[in-house]
Amino acid sequence: MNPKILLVEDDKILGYALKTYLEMRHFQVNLQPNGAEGLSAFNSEQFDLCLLDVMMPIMDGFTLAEEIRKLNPAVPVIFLTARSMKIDKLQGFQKGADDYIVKPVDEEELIARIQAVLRRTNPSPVSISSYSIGTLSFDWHSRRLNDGAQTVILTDKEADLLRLLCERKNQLLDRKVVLQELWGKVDYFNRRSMDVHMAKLRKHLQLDPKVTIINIHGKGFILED
Amino acid sequence: MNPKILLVEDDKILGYALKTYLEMRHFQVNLQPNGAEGLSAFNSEQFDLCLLDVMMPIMDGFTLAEEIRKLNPAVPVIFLTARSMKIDKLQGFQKGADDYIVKPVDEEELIARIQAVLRRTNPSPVSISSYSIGTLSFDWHSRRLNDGAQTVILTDKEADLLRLLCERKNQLLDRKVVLQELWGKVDYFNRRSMDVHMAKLRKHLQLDPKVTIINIHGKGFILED
DNA sequence: TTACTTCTTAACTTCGTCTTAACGCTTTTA
DNA sequence: TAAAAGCGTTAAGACGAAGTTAAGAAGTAA
Repeated sequence: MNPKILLVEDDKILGYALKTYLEMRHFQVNLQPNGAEGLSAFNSEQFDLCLLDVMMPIMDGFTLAEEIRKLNPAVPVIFLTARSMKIDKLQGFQKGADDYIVKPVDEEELIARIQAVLRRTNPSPVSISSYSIGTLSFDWHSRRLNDGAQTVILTDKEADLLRLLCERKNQLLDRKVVLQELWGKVDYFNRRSMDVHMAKLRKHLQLDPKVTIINIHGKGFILED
Repeated sequence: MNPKILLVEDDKILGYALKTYLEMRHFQVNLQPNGAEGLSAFNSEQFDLCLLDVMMPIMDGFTLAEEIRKLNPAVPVIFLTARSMKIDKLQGFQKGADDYIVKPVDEEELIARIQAVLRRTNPSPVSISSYSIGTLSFDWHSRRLNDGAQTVILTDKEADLLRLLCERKNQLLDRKVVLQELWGKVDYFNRRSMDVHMAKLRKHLQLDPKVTIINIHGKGFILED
């Protein structure tokens, strides 16, 4: 499904132009003429991204962004600002903007920025499936763990587990997160099952002696390389 | 702990100026003069963010960014580009830039963009879990206390205790507050238990000789650095 | 069917953490 | 100054968490 964008822009001509352009580039766009209506639109639908003009009547972009953050801090926000607007620009970032675009809008740049923000926020479904761990490389799709010399083919669960670890390499991966993601439920048996898989993964990862999965007692695991 | 930035810039004057400015703003900066050395620096340390000049001898910024992504796709990249460079700019985004800055660099804007990118990539806006104590860094979430050289993994209670101390660094932390927060009850045994944990913490904190936990008789403790 | 793979369950072992106890030193109080 | 209370420290034990191996169970392919 194409990403859904909430566009709030009071300038009708620019607003319509942007909407048309974004739709041409396969985004779904909901255009609203001011902050108040933008907010109520945000209330009634799910969006993947908000594109907000800063200078607007009724409710300005920054205030709207604050309201949006209160409702759902996960949805990224990009501001549209006038070229001169330097101080406001900074305030905008302070209030949790993910990016901003200076008017007049360069359409290609806009697309690029939107895609960059979406890539970061939605670890996309097509997504990265190749990871490097020390000297090893791991491809989640083909479930191969590669040494340079030899290749080990992991099982489904092992691969899923390793992917989670890779996504938080050198950071704590919480046990509960794993159980919720891969088993859907946190109970004693799933926990034990996970430990078994972890043991198998450790064995596979011995291909590179520097790679280890360390345990944080009572919390989770860290994949270190 | 302050964010660690890998800065790769071949212009020595600009590079040094940026490094100085960023350090003034409490970032840790590793400055490298070209792509090759930038890559090897990236290999040997963990960074929170990379700031790469696009036009460089030996290895240009885009190529470097690609190599960096291969090693760790989670680390955000910001490019430094010349004003005119439009097509390259877009290529940069395609190759996974998180943002770019047009030269000549506006320092405040640079800081704002860095902070924006870091806020997005570092997942915990809710509760701060990273503290610095003297030369040490402590991450409550993963319970790691870091020296630069070595890392000690604390236990749950130790980590909780250290967090409380950090939150009131160089101020009195009342015994009763600790007991109420971490044990839920103030009695003789909990008090003794806390003292045991305190002793262990002191031992860990010997990593930096300047850091001490001093006792205020009958009142509580002060973490000094 | 048999052979094979993968995941779960079980059982046993090892390890880590927290509490409790003990002892000695320091500070406060009577 | 003596007694009491507060604190630093080490060690031992209990308990739960995690590592490990192997035996079922369930599914898949030949």
